[in-house]
Amino acid sequence: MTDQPEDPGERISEAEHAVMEALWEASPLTATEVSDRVSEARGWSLATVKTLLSRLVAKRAVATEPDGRRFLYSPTIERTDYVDSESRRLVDRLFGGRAAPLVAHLVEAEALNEDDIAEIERLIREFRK
Amino acid sequence: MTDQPEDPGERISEAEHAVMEALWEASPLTATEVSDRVSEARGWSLATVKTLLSRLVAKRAVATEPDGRRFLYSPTIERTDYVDSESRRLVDRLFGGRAAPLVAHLVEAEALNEDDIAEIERLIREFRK
DNA sequence: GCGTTACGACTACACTCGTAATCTGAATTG
DNA sequence: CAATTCAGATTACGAGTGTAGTCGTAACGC
Repeated sequence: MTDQPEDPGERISEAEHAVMEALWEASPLTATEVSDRVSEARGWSLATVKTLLSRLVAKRAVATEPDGRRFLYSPTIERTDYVDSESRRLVDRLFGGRAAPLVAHLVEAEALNEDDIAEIERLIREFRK
Repeated sequence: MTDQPEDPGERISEAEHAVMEALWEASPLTATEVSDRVSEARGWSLATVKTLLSRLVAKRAVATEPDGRRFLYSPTIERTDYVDSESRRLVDRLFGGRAAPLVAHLVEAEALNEDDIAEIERLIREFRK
């Protein structure tokens, strides 16, 4: 079959990820709108954001839809999937692929407070159901 | 005070990290020993490992100690600290700095199986004590 | 209609990374 | 002592990244 849909695409860099976050928060957006939303925090020029958008389009992580003389940009991948793959990478790299040691580490590093732990217990109970 | 000790140093790249793992497992090691331990899995030449070692020394993540005509290499940072900072980076970037959502994500993505969850509960109980 | 904008496309450029090869000097071997 | 060898230092080099600037063209304001 003539492919055309899907396409995992290469990895998304950190700067590109910031752009993705803007698009996951709201889309479609124009380049200027994306810029308005990310330049603020990152101190980027519009040109920089445009470059990042093109690279994301090249990586097929973002799709464009023409809107008159300009483009509307939308993510083609779900944030959940991205988060999942990034989390997995970390777990693979640092914890031998096992997620439990990561949680153990977070507990030991006191990255989790009482509320977090209570929340986790709740999630586990929920999951068990 | 004339500094000179410590120095967090720049970020460690992924290839460099593989070298760090070898040194965390055993140190001090010579360049050849490190190479023997990592080249296997990565398919790197000794030259590559030497380059990575120099870069790690430049970043002050690894220290050298002369041993005759050669050097013995040892990590200057603890694996725990590295794991901690990498985990934090992920949590900051993807979960707004809160670790609980990461665990929630792992549970939902079914990255955790029953054993993992049991283990986490054990850790939590342990932590509570 | 014509100058001014607004946009995407193309170009730029220094720096990091992955992956080595080569150079240089010292040590070891005959 | 000369030849070989081994180790670190230096150099290489293409791909990817961060961070823009410039070009060309189509639309919009007057």
